[in-house]
Amino acid sequence: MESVTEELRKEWAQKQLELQSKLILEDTQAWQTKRITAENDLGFPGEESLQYVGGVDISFIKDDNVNACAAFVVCRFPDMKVVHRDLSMVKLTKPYIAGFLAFREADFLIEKIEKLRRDNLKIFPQVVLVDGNGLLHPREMGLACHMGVILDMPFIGVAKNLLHVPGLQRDVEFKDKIKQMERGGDSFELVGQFNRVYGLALRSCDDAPNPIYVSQGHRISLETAKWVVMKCIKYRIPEPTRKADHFSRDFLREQGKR
DNA sequence: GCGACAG
DNA sequence: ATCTTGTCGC
Repeated sequence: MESVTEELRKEWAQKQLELQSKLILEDTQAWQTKRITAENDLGFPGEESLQYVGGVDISFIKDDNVNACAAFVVCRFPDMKVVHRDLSMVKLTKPYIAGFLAFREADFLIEKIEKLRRDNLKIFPQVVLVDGNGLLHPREMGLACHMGVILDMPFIGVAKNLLHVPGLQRDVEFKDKIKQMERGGDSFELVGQFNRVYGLALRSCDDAPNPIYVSQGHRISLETAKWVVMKCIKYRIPEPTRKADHFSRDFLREQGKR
């Protein structure tokens, strides 16, 4: 007898393979290739510069694996002021299986982003940060890639913990490299099987010794991804996802949950 | 066979 | 993801 989760793994892995053919791992937008921002390009039209960065996250209630709060926020770049927030309760019916986070969470978040694309293009983000991985994934199709491909726009994955990937072992030298990072902005490449660069371990700020793990989602180079993440850092976690996390937690508490 | 494994 | 208070330091 085959277990239910084993069935899902096969089906979902197939879907990931399908989406992977559409994955773009380079800069495709003007603001990326020219590093144009609202600060330095005042002569360019709005859509040519980086002005808004999105962040998504989902928070849960204790003792409840189904009811959760999905959050999507947009921060103005580079001051990180929140200009848009979309919070709502959702029911997560799919199980969490490491390596398949997207199938549990992506749909709810995609829906919110599409809604803003219809309602208010003026503040639609040029790139979205995700709580989780992009390329740094056993099949190179983490949540950030998954959402990026479906929406066909730039995405970046930012994880707080390292996901197990073939060829990437956390041995002494790995831990040593982490210890050697001293300043905010210090980083090293995560090289896995076949010398594949999956992403970066990044010490995001001076105070936080624990790194975050940055990887390409879609339509962005690793270098630009790091640049965007660092520009969004006030604390360990970049502001867009950090704010999404805060708002969704507050929402749950105000709903009498938690 | 056992352990590791984003949120 | 979530369970959880105080506490040390700037």
